[in-house]
Amino acid sequence: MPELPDVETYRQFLDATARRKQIRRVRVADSQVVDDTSQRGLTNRLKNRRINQTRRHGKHLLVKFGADRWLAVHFGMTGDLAYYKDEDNAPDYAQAIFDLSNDYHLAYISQRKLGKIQPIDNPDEFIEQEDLGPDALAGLDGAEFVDLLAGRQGTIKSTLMNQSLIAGIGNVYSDEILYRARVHPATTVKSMENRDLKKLWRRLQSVLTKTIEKQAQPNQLPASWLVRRREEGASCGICDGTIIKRKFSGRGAYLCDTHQKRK
DNA sequence: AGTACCACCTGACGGC
DNA sequence: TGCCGTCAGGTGGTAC
Repeated sequence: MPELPDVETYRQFLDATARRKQIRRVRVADSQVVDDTSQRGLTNRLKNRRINQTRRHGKHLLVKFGADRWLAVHFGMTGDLAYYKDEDNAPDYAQAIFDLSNDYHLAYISQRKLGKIQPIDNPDEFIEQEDLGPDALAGLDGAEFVDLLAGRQGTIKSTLMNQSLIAGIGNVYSDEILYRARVHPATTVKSMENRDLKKLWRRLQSVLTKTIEKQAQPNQLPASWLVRRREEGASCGICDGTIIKRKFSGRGAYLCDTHQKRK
């Protein structure tokens, strides 16, 4: 799940629930999801500090505790957050639990343990160290996007998913953007005209923005969207074509066999 | 610079 | 019912 719109939704959820609350202690169920420190290290670092601020860059959630302590949270393929009071309501796969001063708990969920939490000193330095490109939604404008892609070698789908180029787009939303822009995923970037890239940019913005508006719930998005019909053999929501599945750079891609022709 | 493939984990699903 | 292969919305390493 967790691509940019999902992580933005988690950020808003965290702001609406645990923000301003004080940390009492942190419990870590599986140390594998915590980098560079331990349960005790996290508790020492965060105890009695308030969750003061949240940021998002691409698929990373950055959380500020007290005046200057930050955690970088990444969700991998199966991450989520939960906020609850009663231990009976603790979610499955809660790998780290932040006990709060109001007797509630904020859980970091990671079923497949492919995500991680790590303490960082400074968000901007972290983004730099991780070699993340500008945030796909807030980090650049259309002209900068066109410049960024100019001269690129690869295919458009893998380019959109390249986090060091632009941060936040994953497999599902790259498919959605290309489907709505009528571009075949294996189209080479260099074969695209500037106006094609500008159009793609507008689609990219509208897909991400509308998905966030619906709190990244696919069933709330228009029925014509690919995310509502990611299934081989489904009817296309845009033309009279059929949805097919292909593999590009190792990832399963869904596309319409009719309005996304390879050029 | 790009791409393909594997690994990291766990669970769901289809076929037999 | 149970076993097995395959696949899943992310990322990092390695080899080409």
